[in-house]
Amino acid sequence: MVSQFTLPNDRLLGQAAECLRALAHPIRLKILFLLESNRWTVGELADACSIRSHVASEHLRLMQRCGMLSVEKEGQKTYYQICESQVHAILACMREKFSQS
Amino acid sequence: MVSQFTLPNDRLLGQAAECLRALAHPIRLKILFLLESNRWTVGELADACSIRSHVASEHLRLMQRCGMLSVEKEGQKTYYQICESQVHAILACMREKFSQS
DNA sequence: TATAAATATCGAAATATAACGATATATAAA
DNA sequence: TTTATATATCGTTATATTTCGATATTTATA
Repeated sequence: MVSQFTLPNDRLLGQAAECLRALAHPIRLKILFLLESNRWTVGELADACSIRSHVASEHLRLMQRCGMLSVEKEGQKTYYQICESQVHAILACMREKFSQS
Repeated sequence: MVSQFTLPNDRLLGQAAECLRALAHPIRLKILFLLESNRWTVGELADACSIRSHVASEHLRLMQRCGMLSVEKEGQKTYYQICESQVHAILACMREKFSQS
């Protein structure tokens, strides 16, 4: 059994930081909160966030590259959804931290 | 009771993103993993991370401003420690995500 | 009081990230 | 096959973050 307090090595620290950077943006966070319960298309997310769809597409691609989102293409539409339990956990954390403020 | 899936407003999304940015850096993550079990001084953290102490000091100040670290001054030494349960939760999340890779 | 040690702050330079318009691709419908 | 719709990509510009050396501040010790 590995101690609870083992220090991750530098490579893992870099990867972890990259994942957190992918979350650390107001629009990307909003997208993730929208995806919390359902898959959405790029255009639906863009509308909900009041941004143009190519901007949404770039944010989604960034998060997908980190492995937190998966894609399903259906005709012209592309559906994105959260595919990592840790993302849900972090969203719950943020909700908890900011629920009283 | 508020739905699990209420969308945080833009101000809260901005604050949440700011907090996550404060975590999203390899050195700051390393500092937090070191602080996971104990308080450390600026100099101890700088040594452990192989950075100069004024750089450590800036990273610590950034995290303190977000409310995740608290400070105790004792003589010349300044001890930092984690003062938010959500930080521990996110560190646990990162450990879980990267424990198999 | 002079000097050293620990930490903090500042402004400038280097680097990374975000946003934007233009354009490309892929699918569907006329 | 032309046109429209949805999404993705590219290169540039704008903005934010990080790092660095220099310097300031605070506390302890000679």
